[in-house]
Amino acid sequence: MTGVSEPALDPETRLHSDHPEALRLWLRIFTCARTVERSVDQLLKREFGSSLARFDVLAQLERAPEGLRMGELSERTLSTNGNATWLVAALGREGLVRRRAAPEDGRAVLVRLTAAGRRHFATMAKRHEAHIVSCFAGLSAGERRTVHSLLGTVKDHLTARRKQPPNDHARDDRTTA
Amino acid sequence: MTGVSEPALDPETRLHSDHPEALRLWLRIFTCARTVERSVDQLLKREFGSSLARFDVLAQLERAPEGLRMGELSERTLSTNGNATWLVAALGREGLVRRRAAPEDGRAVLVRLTAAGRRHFATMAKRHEAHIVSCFAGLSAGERRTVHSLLGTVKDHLTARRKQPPNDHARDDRTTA
DNA sequence: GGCAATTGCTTGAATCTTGAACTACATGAT
DNA sequence: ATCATGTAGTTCAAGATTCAAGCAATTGCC
Repeated sequence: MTGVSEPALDPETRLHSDHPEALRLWLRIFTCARTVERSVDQLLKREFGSSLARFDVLAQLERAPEGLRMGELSERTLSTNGNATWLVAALGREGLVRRRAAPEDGRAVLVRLTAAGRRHFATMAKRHEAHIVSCFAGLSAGERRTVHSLLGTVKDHLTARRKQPPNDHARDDRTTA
Repeated sequence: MTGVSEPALDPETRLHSDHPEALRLWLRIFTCARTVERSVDQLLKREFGSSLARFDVLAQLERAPEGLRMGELSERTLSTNGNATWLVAALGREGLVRRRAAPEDGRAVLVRLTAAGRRHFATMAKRHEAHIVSCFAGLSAGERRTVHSLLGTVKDHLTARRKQPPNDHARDDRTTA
């Protein structure tokens, strides 16, 4: 007997549908993100001989006029230390970025945009923005805010999770171990 | 007291915030996607000596018991032809996947999971699912459905866009050209 | 049939990314 | 002061990814 409740609220159904739902959501986020990423990357390559990774570094530096340490930079670009070194070296060779020792810590390095870097970024950013706008033109402004806000919750959850990785699925998934 | 209307609804603000809004949304999607991607990739590397890219290939093949052509495969994994060749070669060396000529087209190659591949995938998939569930545990089931559905719209828009790339920003951005 | 254009895939070079080992500086306890 | 420990970045090798060029089978057209 299932009673008067709606199918979706049936406890058994919930247990079964709860998990695949998260999977489906992830798959969709993944698809959208990768599609846009690739189109942006191709755009930046085609029109500026650059790339999404480079653009991302420049964007982070643009927002930090005082410069960023390498560690901060790699954290904000969500990449590794080694990769940040590599990218900054490349951008440095192209004159878009300058490195100097941090005043208060001999180990640290401060990276800043050069004037040329700022100019180059501004050009790319304009094109980039137009592209992004067209990618998300399928949603209304309100819908965009909704997704933005809900993914904000996800982001916070992920950030909290990283600080203290709660063993992933420790409590109710012993059958896997 | 500013009255009943919210600041965000002011017309001038709207005009200005319309574009940056898409940018902010993109930035957030990008952040969430990359964070989850990296954590999944590390998980699969750490526990199975595999990677997200390999997992993705196996997942697509699992869904296609008849096998997939290389082209189909690279399309579904959102990667390039060359990369698909590379990945399938690696998975083939590990015995998880088998290649054979397509019956009706001598140029095409059909890729399928081997029994070992299916087993290996099942193990990883279990772990993977638990991980994903925990990543998105910050949202309620309803919220997950909302995001899933809205991003469905985005996905459709992107798919339509690809078929006939509408020049991106042709109408109102001549100043850039 | 035969030949040009197309299609499906592979190859190779260049680029990018990662993870782990390493250097150099900083800090704190003794 | 000295040493153990920790922290900021770099380096290097291996892996992954892209793009363009190439090859072989197929299709369409005459």
